[in-house]
Amino acid sequence: MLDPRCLADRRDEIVESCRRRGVSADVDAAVAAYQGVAALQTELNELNRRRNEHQTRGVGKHPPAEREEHVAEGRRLKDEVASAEGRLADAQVALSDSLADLPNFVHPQAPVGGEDDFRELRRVGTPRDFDFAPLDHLALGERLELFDFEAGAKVTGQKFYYLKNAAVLLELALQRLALDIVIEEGFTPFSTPDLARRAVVDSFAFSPRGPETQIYSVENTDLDLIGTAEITLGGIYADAILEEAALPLKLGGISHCYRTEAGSPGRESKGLYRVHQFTKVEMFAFTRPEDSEAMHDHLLEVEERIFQALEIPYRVIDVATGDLGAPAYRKFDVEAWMPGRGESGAFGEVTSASNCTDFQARRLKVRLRRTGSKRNELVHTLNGTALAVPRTIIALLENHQRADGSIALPKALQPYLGRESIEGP
RNA sequence: GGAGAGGUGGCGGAGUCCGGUUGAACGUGCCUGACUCGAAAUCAGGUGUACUCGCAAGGGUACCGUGGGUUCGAAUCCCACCCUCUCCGCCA
Repeated sequence: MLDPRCLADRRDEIVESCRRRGVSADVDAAVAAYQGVAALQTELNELNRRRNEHQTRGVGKHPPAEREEHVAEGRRLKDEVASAEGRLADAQVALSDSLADLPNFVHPQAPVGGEDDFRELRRVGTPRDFDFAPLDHLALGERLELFDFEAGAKVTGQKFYYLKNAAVLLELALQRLALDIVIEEGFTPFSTPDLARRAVVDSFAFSPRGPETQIYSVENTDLDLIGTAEITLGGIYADAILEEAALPLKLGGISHCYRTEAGSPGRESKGLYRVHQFTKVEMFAFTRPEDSEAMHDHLLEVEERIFQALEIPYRVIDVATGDLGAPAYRKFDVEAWMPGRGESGAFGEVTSASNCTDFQARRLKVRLRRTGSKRNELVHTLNGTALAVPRTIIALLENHQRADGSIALPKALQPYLGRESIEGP
């Protein structure tokens, strides 16, 4: 969330960032709500001060008559305090509702517009020129008996799947490859829980565009299945005060991700492209405010390094303001070339790196203690996908397929699989 | 899952039975100053977080696992929940 104290000062800036995002939010209502809270807080403080004053004189060593007087006054103030507390609580709810509608600021260089208005930063690798008609991952998977969507649907539901045969090993190999690179880049590896307390999930899942929940909840518990290890990694340091020397803090997490993905699978999201459960290696970083942009670039570099190792052509885009999540100040996506996507191949999102500045940190209460400074400040948080298994499998199969339907494995992956290609079951 | 014990400031650890001037004894760590050529030891002072008022200096309020309740007043009493430890059971 935004700093309620900066609302009035930065009002025009906030209005502008909402405009660029295409979000309608009542900034002035938030300003007013904050002022209401501050006024009530002051009022309550004063009442408490008076109450405390009477209390210290209503104690044993004072003469009984005087004592009675102060106790009586305290009794009277009790109602006033209760009333002020009630009004303050209401005002705080109003403020927090108002704040929930306000997304983060946007980076001045982020392209303004909707989903299609991204800026392409670069292309790496060249899509192959096939001398045969390339298949999509579903057809390849069928030939090689890699997936079972029917069993997934039967046992669990639509958009669930089984991996089979070489795909099982491939899933492990991809995770390990990504993990090894992430560790080499200085991230501390974690294997995280796949569930988290609702309260923790809520401190990440800010959706200013309505309660379109993406999250599965577990009945009769206060647990949700996580949509990303961002939650379980970032949550580790909730409420923490980090020493300046401890930053940047780089975490790498491996977890399953669960997303309800309401709506039926269309042509753009067939097969493994959009599924309810998948395995992902995630990166998360806490930095000093002045370091977050460099860290953002770093996360992107690691993501690119992984796709280069996999010899998959991709492009990097600077996501348009209208397509940023509420917490993101700026977001870079890596889109891999998928020969089986669309009519004759298309780019498909495989990773995403976001700089959330202090937006998440404020709710998570992750602060930074500067050496020598007495005032703590908020850290910046960033997250990036190292590797999401299903979409990577799509790109891998489709790009490295051979005329006979087998798959040539990139060199970097071969040691993890102990073979040079996937020939069949 | 069952039985028991417990969650207090950076750490250790009082206080909780018998509610009151306790943001919290004591110890330790840390910072500053004095002494010293320097260090140790010693002495003096300082040392949590958040909110709020204030240009500032500074003032005020809240916080003893979390959330409710009783009371003029709660770290202390009551209820619920979370977590940790020990023992038993169960399980990969």
